[in-house]
Amino acid sequence: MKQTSQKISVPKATMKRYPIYLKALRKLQSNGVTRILSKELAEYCDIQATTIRRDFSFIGSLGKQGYGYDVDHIVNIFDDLLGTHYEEEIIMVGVGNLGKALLNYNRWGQVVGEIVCGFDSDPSKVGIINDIPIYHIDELEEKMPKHCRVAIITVPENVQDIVDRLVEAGIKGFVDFSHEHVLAPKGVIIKQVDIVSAIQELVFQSNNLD
Amino acid sequence: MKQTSQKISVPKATMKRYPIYLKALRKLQSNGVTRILSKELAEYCDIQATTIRRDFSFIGSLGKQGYGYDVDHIVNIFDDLLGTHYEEEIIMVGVGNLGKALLNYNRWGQVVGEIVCGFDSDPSKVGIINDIPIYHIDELEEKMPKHCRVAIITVPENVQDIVDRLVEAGIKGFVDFSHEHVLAPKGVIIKQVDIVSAIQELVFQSNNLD
DNA sequence: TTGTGTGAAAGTTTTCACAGCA
DNA sequence: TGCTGTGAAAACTTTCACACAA
Repeated sequence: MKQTSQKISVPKATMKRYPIYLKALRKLQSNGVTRILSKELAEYCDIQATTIRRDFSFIGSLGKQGYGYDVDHIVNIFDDLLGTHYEEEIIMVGVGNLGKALLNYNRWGQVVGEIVCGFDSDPSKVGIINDIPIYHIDELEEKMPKHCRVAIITVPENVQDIVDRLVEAGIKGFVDFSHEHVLAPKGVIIKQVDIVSAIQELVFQSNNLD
Repeated sequence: MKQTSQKISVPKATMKRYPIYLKALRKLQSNGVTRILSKELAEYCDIQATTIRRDFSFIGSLGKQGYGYDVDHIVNIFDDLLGTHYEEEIIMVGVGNLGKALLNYNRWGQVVGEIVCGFDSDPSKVGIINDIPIYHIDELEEKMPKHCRVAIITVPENVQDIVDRLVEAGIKGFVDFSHEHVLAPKGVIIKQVDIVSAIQELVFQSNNLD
């Protein structure tokens, strides 16, 4: 694992915003913006300027007083921080419609790393999709690169079994797209990207709005 | 819009946990569990018992002292609260692999409502998928049911244009699967379900762990 | 007796206010 | 002068500790 900077301590709430900043800054960069004030970025991201300044300050003194922030410079710093420069090798379990959709997303390289192979329990899925080899799930331990740390799970059911097996095989972080209830041991992180919960939250929020 | 209970004030942090509780409780229910203690649910969800009790207390006194919580009863209450009983009618914009994957997810009715129609800019997508009519995006204003409040966006680009147009048409809440930077006017909620950001957070977290 | 519901304490996050650098 | 970086205050969230209902 490449490790460019020493570990820094960042509040959880801040950590959730870093990807938002990187996303916004990349967009600005591609629009030719080379310099930005915390106030401008605040309006652009809908996050308070002072929150942005404090979030940035955990990494170091990135800005110039009376001037603002250099866009290229901080995009680079966030790229480092958020893994774009780590060339993370990711495996995918489940190659149905959702899995295929993610495999087709051909901008992985620019954002975080690449999907190196996929697994599915359906033998008819085995083969090559989008230049990425797909193996049968029975070959998981055998075909999975040994240093892989991150797995994307797109199967709808029995997610816990798959997580247990992958943890055993050395995976440390999961992105799970199911609406299942899953637990992982200490030191293993599961990010649930759960559309059903998102809609529930949405409906609840709008029903309880002013 | 059906509105069974009067509005209650719930902290944001709590609101994020309600879908987790409902998910867990449904699972327990389907396993035949009829009664549960905050302590047991705590272990099951990996959330402190006292946090759970306070979260529940915003809704009312759901439990019985010295006894615990009746699973059926609180599943019902959360169902009400989180929209399952609202029969939300949802539209989908973008019917590629990702859109199809979501349309195939045949458990919407149990969890939040149903997808009533889809739209795509590719004329070859127009037709019927999974019993759900798909129209050309040009027909959006015409074909979209007037009372729709929630839209799912699965297109990868130009999301801002689509959001603007849908807000104009009356949509109040979005679930957006893109990795784009998007803003919405006050009173409109956008939930970003963003796998790229999820992986970035994951990588950053594991690189900065212990 | 047992476990909920809740005041009060502790911890975290956001916001204010301004010193100090370019 | 104008904006960042940051102490200190305010707001929010979690956790503790225990009164009290069943």
